[in-house]
Amino acid sequence: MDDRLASSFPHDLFAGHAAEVAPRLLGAVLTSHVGSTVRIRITEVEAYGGVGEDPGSHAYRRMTQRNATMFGPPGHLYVYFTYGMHWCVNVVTRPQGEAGAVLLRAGEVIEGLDEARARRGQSIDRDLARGPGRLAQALALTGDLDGATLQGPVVSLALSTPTNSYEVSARTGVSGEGADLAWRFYLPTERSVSPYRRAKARNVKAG
DNA sequence: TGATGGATTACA
DNA sequence: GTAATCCATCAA
Repeated sequence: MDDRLASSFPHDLFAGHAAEVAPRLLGAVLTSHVGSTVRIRITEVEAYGGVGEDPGSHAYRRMTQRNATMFGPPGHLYVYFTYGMHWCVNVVTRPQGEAGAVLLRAGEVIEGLDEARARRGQSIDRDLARGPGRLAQALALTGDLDGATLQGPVVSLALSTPTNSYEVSARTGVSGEGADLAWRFYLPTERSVSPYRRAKARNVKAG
């Protein structure tokens, strides 16, 4: 389908540098109709940049099969598999040809609580979508949805009124160069925000 | 072709 | 603290 048909959807709301778009996603509501409906309010995100810009990003070196959707268009999902067991969900923010995405790290379940509990197994409600792997599991989002639009019948993302009351920190899980970029954004009063863990120190070349 | 380690989570 | 458990990416 022609992109101009899709232009009636506000994909452009998600366009821009990942570090600019990321805080605008705080408070946004993400809905998944995969199976039963589950809805979350996003409370924590991280920005990831493009080629040569952000050593912590999958796109740092070049476009590959895995990271291709990070290269645009914006307003779509980038979903990848990690640690042999977890899916992580991102919002693509850059125009076609450049790379950038915002990792959805945590949210508060506001609809479909029973379904989310069932998917997550035994878990206190605060932890249902607390952490990127848990968030993906609560919403039943997997690699099938890599590249899917965020304005579609299956998954949709609705922005809320922007807030200034967010906090910023270094990114969780990012080691080496790029670890000092303060590209993690979160709502400080929310219990669903994941605990910050410093990344495991990377091997330093012996001198 | 083989080695490496990861944008994590759960459990001891 | 550490096991679990795939697989994309990279060096050779």
